[in-house]
Amino acid sequence: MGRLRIRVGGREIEVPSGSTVWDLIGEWGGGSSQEYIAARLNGRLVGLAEPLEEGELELLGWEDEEAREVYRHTAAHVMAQAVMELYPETKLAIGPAIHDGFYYDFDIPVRITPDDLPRIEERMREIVGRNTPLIREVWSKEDALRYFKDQGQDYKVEILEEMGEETVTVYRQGGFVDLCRGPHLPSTGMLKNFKLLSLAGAYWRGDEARPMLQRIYGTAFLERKDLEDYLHFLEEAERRDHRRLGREMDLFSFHEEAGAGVVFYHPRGAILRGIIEDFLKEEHRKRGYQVVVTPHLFKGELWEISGHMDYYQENMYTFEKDGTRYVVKPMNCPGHILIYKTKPRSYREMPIKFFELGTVYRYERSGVLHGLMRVRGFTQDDAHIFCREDQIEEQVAEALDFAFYCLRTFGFDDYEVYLSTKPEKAVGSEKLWEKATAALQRSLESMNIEYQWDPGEGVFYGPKIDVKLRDAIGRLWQGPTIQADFNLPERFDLTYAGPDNRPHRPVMIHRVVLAGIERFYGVLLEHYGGHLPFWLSPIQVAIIPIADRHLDYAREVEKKMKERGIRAEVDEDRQTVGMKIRKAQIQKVPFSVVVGDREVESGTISVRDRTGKDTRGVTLDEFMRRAEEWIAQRARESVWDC
RNA sequence: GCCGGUGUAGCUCAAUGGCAGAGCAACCGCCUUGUAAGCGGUCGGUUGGAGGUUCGAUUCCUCUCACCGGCUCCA
Repeated sequence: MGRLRIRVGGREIEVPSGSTVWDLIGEWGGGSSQEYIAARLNGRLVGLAEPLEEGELELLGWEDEEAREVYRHTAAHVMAQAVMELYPETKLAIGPAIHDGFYYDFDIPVRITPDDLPRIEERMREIVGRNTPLIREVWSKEDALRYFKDQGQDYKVEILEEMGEETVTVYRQGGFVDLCRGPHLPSTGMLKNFKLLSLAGAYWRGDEARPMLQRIYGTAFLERKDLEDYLHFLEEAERRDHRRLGREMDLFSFHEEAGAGVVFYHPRGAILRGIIEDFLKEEHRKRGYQVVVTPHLFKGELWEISGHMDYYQENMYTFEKDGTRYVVKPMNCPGHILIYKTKPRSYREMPIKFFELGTVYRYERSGVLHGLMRVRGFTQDDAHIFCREDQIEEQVAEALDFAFYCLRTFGFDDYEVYLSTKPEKAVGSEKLWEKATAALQRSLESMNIEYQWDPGEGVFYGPKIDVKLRDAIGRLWQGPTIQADFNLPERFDLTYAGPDNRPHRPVMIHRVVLAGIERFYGVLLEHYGGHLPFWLSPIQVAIIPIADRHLDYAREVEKKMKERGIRAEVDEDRQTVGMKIRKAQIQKVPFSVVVGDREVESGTISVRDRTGKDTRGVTLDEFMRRAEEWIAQRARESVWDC
């Protein structure tokens, strides 16, 4: 038997040929086999039980994303085996690892309920206890087809039929055999900490014309603590749920009588919304945008010209009156185009930037609605920049820069950027699309922004840049989008006079920053878990008199604060101080200001911030001075730290 | 829209075919209070809506509306 030379961890090791990765770990002694999940052998991801070949080996532990996927993929297989054992009639679809867990789609003749999950989990533990090896086997496609047909595994057969390869790999663990590219953990016993989380329906291949399968979601971790942390994260996300905060903080509501997907902002909720809107208008004006207002209802004709009737109809609310078709606007662009067209435009005035807090209505299928995050009626901070072709790059870059400024102001520092290309249903020639896409790409590159391609995800009239923002607990949300559009200007025959005094075609840049105000509002609430920065808090100060005799003083403090633009409110309830503090705390009011005999006498206030820190004898002027500072600076933190 | 689940007082939840309940909130009163729940009392419901089965339905069935978790889609 020959020997293989393997470079690993900066050393070169010789092992007998036929050795597996596992064998090498024992020989190498550079760490215990417990730490490793998978390996990369000459760049290829392999399982630990796979045979070595000469070359470069990298051992992968939990910190490696692909290794985590291997681990969770094995968890999916173990779950599939458990389900097969419990429900032998089950047909298996697919079961991949996902971002922080795994799922498997099953066609089970009986209906699974959440009560069944513990039983399945129990069986999984049993399978783990058996410590069955997962054995990789290479089969000919024919053999595989015969086997899975024989087993009645229709979905596997369908997958096989679509595969081009002559040979396929299957993984065998005891009596359970699954078509799978792998790799996997060497044995079920290596799977340690897992939990089944939820149950959902999912179409086979995501196609609603195909059968609905039962999907089970779960997660798995190497370390118990990581699993616990993850479960805590889920609880944390639930605590931050904007729907719950909206109710507790008395910000907004939904009403069955009014219909799904439309939001009612309560007085306090409207204050926050107003602050966001004022901020946007002010910042847009600063940057040369002109604020416009357009109606909610246009005749169908306009949407014929824009192409919406052909490409966006399923999302539009339309109706007929006196024989005329009307559309409740799903987008603001046609309105801004009409304003553009009201007079001859010159190259000298380019770019022309119209901004509108435009409320639009889009039909969304009932099942997708979700609190403020996905609604049917929402307001966009929408702008259309009409410019010359040579200005696109600079205008897109400027818009991006503006967008990042706004996001940072609201407390978001982490982003992911995507460039989306032409979708299947689209207006305009290939050439225009290429031109527009290239312009967006140049802007990103000129700003040194890292981005990823998102093929086919553009809007019907143009490619787009999407910015996704990461919140305080690491989740990504849709944020700004910028679209370059050569198509609508053509459809509406937009022109401007060039230096040659001849008509030229402008380009339109569609762009939103916070995008849907409703969604952003929800994201903002979840990002801060309701503990909004001072400048955004609907009520900034709860003034709490200790006894009735302090009411006059409390009202005086309130009046002075209000005069300085601080949103303060006296809590006049005949309740204990503890109770009133508790109320303010639940409503996430940044400061509770307590006034009693001591304060009345010395003309001071007692200040309690949201962390619970209590400072007595603060002068009103000092407090207001700092409050004004937090507002002016749009500070993220406001703790009383002296 | 589809799959699964849920819908009982303002909120959180009991009651599973036999008189619809509790805590908190609200209201009234007492207490005049020092940093996350003071005490007592009162009010509150066509059990989301419509229809059906039944002597009798919150409970079982059908339809419908809304919500929750997904699929799909999207700002």
